[in-house]
Parts: sequence; C-alpha cells; structure tokens
Amino acid sequence: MAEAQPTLSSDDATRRIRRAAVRLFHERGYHGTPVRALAQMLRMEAGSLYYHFPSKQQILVDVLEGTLEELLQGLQEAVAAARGPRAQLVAAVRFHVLFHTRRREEAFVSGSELRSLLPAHRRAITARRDRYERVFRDLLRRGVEAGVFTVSDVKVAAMAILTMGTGVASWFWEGGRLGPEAVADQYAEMILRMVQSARKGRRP
Amino acid sequence: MAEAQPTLSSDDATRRIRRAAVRLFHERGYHGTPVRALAQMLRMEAGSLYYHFPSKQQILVDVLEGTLEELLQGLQEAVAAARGPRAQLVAAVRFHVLFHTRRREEAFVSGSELRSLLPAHRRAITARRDRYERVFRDLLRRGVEAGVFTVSDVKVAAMAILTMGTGVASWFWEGGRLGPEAVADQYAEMILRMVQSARKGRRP
DNA sequence: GTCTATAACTAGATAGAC
DNA sequence: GTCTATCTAGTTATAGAC
Repeated sequence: MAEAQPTLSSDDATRRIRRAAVRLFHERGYHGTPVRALAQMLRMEAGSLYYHFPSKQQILVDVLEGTLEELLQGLQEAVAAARGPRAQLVAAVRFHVLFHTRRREEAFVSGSELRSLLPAHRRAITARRDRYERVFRDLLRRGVEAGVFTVSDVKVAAMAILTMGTGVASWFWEGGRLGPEAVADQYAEMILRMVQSARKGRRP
Repeated sequence: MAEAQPTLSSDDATRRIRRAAVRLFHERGYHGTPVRALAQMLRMEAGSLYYHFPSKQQILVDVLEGTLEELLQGLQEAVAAARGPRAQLVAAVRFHVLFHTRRREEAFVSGSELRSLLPAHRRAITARRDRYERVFRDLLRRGVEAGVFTVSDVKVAAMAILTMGTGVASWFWEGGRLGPEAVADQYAEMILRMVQSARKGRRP
C-alpha cells in the first residue's frame, strides 16, 4: 500500500509537473517561467495545473524540498558506508559530483532559486542545506585531527569543495566527452590532493 | 576630454542605475525585479528610468558587458605581470577570487543571468566568458607541458578552478571572519596543491 | 482531471506636462 | 531630467462547464 516515498505525494501527474518545472526553472528561472509555459510543456491548459498544485510557489517548494532531502540522505549514506576520513571524503565528493552531473537541472535550481522562495519556506530549505554543508566540515575536521588532512581553514576548504562540485552542474554536458563517473573520479582525486597532508596515504 | 571608460557611457545617473540594478538582480534575479522596484530604490518613478535606458534588458546588458570586460582585462593584466606557470596560476587565481569577493554581486549576476539575455546579446557576452576560461586552460596546459603541473584533464581542472572561485561570490560575506586577501591566499594555496606535480616547487 | 473564460493584478514601456 | 497618467500585454489564480 504505502510507497517508499516519505514526504511528498507522487502520483504520476505531480511527478510530471515537477519534472517539467525543473526543466523550465533551470532554463529561464522561476520568475522567468510563466505558469502557461509550464502547462504548454505538459500539453495542458494553465488552469489545469491548479488541480494538482495550489500555487506556482508550491511547485518550487516541492522541487527544492525533494532535491535537498535526497542530497542530504544520499550524502549521509555515502559517508556512513566508508571508513576513515580519506575514504569518507572520497565517498562524499563522489556522491556530490555524481548528483550534480546526473541530476544537474534539479541541483542547479536548488542552488539558484532559494531567493525565489517566500521567507517562510526559505527557512526549512536553508536548514537542510546547512546540515549538508556541515557533513563536509565535520569530515574535514576529523581528518585534520587525525593528521590525514592539512588545511588552513576548515570552513573555507569545505566551501571550496562544495562549490567546486556544485559548479559541475553549470558546465557538465550529458553528451560530452566525459561521463559522470569520470568527472567524479577526477574531482575526488583533485580534492584529495588539495587537502591531503604531504607524503601521507598517497596512491601510486 | 575623453575619459578612460571605453565602451559604456558613465554619467552619474547611469552608474547609479547600474549599481542599484546589480543589487536587485542579485537579490531577486532579473525577472524577479520589476522596473518599479529599481526606480523605488533610486527614489524616482519608473518612467524616469527610460530617459537613461531604452529598456530593462539594456540595463542588464550594460551590467554584464561591463563586468565581463573588467574580468577579462584584469585577468590578462594579472597573468601578464607574472613569470612562469606557477606564478601565473597564483596571479590568475588571486585575481579571480579577489574579484568574486570585492565585487561579489556583479560577479554573481554575470554568472547567473546569462539566460535572461535575448539571444542576440547572449552571444557577445558568452564569447567574452569563453575567452576568460581559455586563459585558465592555456595556463594549465603550459604548466603541464613544463612538468610543473600534473592534471588528468586540463579542461576539467580549469572548470574546477573557475567554478571554485566563482562559488566564492555565493558564500563570501563582507563582514565575515576573513577578508578578500585571506580567502584569495587560501584558494591560491589549495589550487596549487591540487595541480602541482609531486615534489616540485614546493614551499616550506 | 481537464477545459474555457475571466477576474484581479502587475509587468514593461510611452506620452506629454513641467 | 523627472513626474503623472496611461496603454497594452502578460501575470497568477479562480469558477464553473463538461
């Protein structure tokens, strides 16, 4: 009976709407996307959308909540499955980058349209994003304490790593030379070199 | 008689308008900013703006052209003033990061509102951004050829470096613990570690 | 569950007074 | 150079037929 999906209702229609909204919000932005354009992409009239959603704003809220929830949960699982700061950082970076290639539109929208949320909605979303960032900071801090990592400033390094990965959503191209796995591997390698203590745990 | 400013006319009024537009486009996005809101911030009526600009779109074009031009020129000067791939990369990264802290709103808008440009305008702006990116790619390539840098893929590394720096505009806070110089130094250090060949040119 | 029609409002832009 | 007034078109959202 009950499906795996926890928070959001997800009948076929609402999922189609969310997917189309992601596409258009990514292409033109939330305020740059009229409800009519969204309806047109779904081959319906604008009025029909309001049977499924009470407002355009609520579509955005659903998209962001869903994406941030998936990001946070996926990151926690990835980190929990690895042992030691080095392996955990690799797992975290790989997850972060893979998400930003495979789900680049959602990821991009979740980063860029926070400002389009009404203040009440923004709080909940921002809280989740902060928890996501803290996972990276904690992970770096533990690595520094263990002597595996060397960074001048944990917070700056965490933001550098996060935005570097987030940026993938802005340049990655699905049909390009490199696939998600190749990019994720290279990012993990670069980031390891960036934070790793000299002559510690190098691979040939 | 003629001033240093090359392309854009810059009497006091148009500069005030551009500054206010940057603020609002950053806060709410181009499509999320009504002309009336811009006028209100400048304590004038909406109609008055059209004495200085023919359209809202043209304000955006002016902002982006000006910012991208400054970015490109500043980067070229910074690189030209340094000798050798290592020093040039440090100079480039420092310039890039400093710009994204000191001019964070402009820099952010220039990255996020390309999609709000009419296609005709977009071409010119995109061309300049591509030239900016190429400076980093060339610089990395020369370093690899000289054996100073080791990267798996020059294009990926260049995008990683660029988006890492661009990301600074999204988290840097003017009144924060670290100033622009401190952040720029840390980024330069992290990025050097990221691309530098092992046991080459290290500083203590 | 989707349509048509429309209400209520806001958008960008213009005209002409001062 | 700025104001007031206004035009036209587009915006989100609702109501009621089917």
